[in-house]
Amino acid sequence: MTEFALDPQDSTPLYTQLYRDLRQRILDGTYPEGDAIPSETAMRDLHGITRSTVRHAVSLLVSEGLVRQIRGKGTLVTYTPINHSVWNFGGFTDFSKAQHQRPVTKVLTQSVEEGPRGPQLLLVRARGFANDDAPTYLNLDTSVLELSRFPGLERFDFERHSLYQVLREHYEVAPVRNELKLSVALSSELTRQVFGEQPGVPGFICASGEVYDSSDQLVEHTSVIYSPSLEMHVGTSWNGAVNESVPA
Amino acid sequence: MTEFALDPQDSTPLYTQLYRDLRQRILDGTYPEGDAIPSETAMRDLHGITRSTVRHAVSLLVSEGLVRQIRGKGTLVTYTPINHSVWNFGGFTDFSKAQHQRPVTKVLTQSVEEGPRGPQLLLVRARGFANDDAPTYLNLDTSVLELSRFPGLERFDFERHSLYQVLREHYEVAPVRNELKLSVALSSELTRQVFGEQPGVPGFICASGEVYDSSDQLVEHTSVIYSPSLEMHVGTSWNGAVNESVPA
DNA sequence: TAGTGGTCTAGACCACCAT
DNA sequence: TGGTGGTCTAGACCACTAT
Repeated sequence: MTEFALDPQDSTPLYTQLYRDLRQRILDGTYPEGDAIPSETAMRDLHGITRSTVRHAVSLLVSEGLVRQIRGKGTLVTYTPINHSVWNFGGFTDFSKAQHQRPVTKVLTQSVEEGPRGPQLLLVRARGFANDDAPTYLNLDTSVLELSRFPGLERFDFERHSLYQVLREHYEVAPVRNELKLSVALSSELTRQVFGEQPGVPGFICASGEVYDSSDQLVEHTSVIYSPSLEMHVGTSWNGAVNESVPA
Repeated sequence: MTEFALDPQDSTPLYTQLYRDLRQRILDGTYPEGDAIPSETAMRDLHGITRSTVRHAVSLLVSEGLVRQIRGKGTLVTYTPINHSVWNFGGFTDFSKAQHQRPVTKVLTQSVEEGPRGPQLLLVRARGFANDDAPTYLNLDTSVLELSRFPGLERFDFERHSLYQVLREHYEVAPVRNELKLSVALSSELTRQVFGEQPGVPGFICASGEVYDSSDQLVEHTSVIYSPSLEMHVGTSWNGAVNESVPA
């Protein structure tokens, strides 16, 4: 049924390995929306691990909103296509896969400028889905990175490789945390160019802020403007404990 | 040091009891920002429970962004004041507490209208912080609820009691899940009335959608418009496993 | 009744940080 | 070196769902 096996020798935690496998199968349609993924006991026996470890892996899927656990029934794939993981713009490729779309990146600006702490890479990308005719762009992503920290970064082709992929593979830096601020951006020449004319739209939702790695070192300043055609859903589920309101 | 004790007889899970206690102490300043909460082993010994249970409680705080765990150092309070829990509008009171502000609710509309499935309660509230002079309103919250499901709901005073508090205490309904859509709302008579004139602001961020209870029954339709003076931060932290981008 | 997820125990070993 | 959080095992009992 599956050729997949966990590797206890791998430094990657077992729950992460299992999580990645399950996530992959959900995104590629092996476990379609509405269906149950294998039960916790089944995965425990299949992989020879504890149910605690299985539950840890599944809990990551739950917190991502990819599955829902229902006692007595099972763990059901409840993929809500455009959810708050959109904020995690690093995951645009995964997002595209789940939409069964091919991601397209167009680099609008890739230049080196002098910043307060030395030269910086200014990278402006339009990201969207491929179509038969012209691509549909869904967001407009502006990044600023210190070249003193990432020497040579300005030479990569960011239409072929994602920024985070390059950072991970060539600079061994993985973004771990972001602090974004939401605002409303006005229409501009750039938004008209990327999203087209949007009559009746007073502005665009914009998330801007900083991204940090596991050592709390600044990775990039970023600003993402979202297309109005991207229906952004913010799904929140909280257990009985979380976010109950208490009388004032 | 603490008079607090977990009650194993309570049907509330132990990890939820501990979570609530820790959360309370963080919000009221017992554990100030930057300080560490007690270590996992300390809480294990103090309450006579397993470290697994302690970790379960702490993991809820982590997913809320209230604390950050650093190996070798401890679990530090890293309260980021205005984070994505703003979306969980049910938690406005908690949010106010963390800001060391007193929450104020002004009911703008409370009326019964005929809806597609019978009479509905239409509730429009401005919510904000109390000041010495006039309150500062931070959001504009419109709710629609079916009166056939919540008979008598139209008689409550929602300036004194929160909607979710009433639902929980009088109808035994607890919201568990929401599905919100983000959009940009235009300035209107209502926003001018509540937020005042906002020159240069093209629109307001608006989250609208539905809220469900644990049985997936619809609780309310809701729409929340956020004041531009509310700096909305969306903090995301993902472990090495979550949201890594894969080459396209 | 059999199977599912929900909670909890009582350990173990490890990597990392402070001293 | 001692304490912290990170991972994992091997169970147990429960509540709920399907049949």
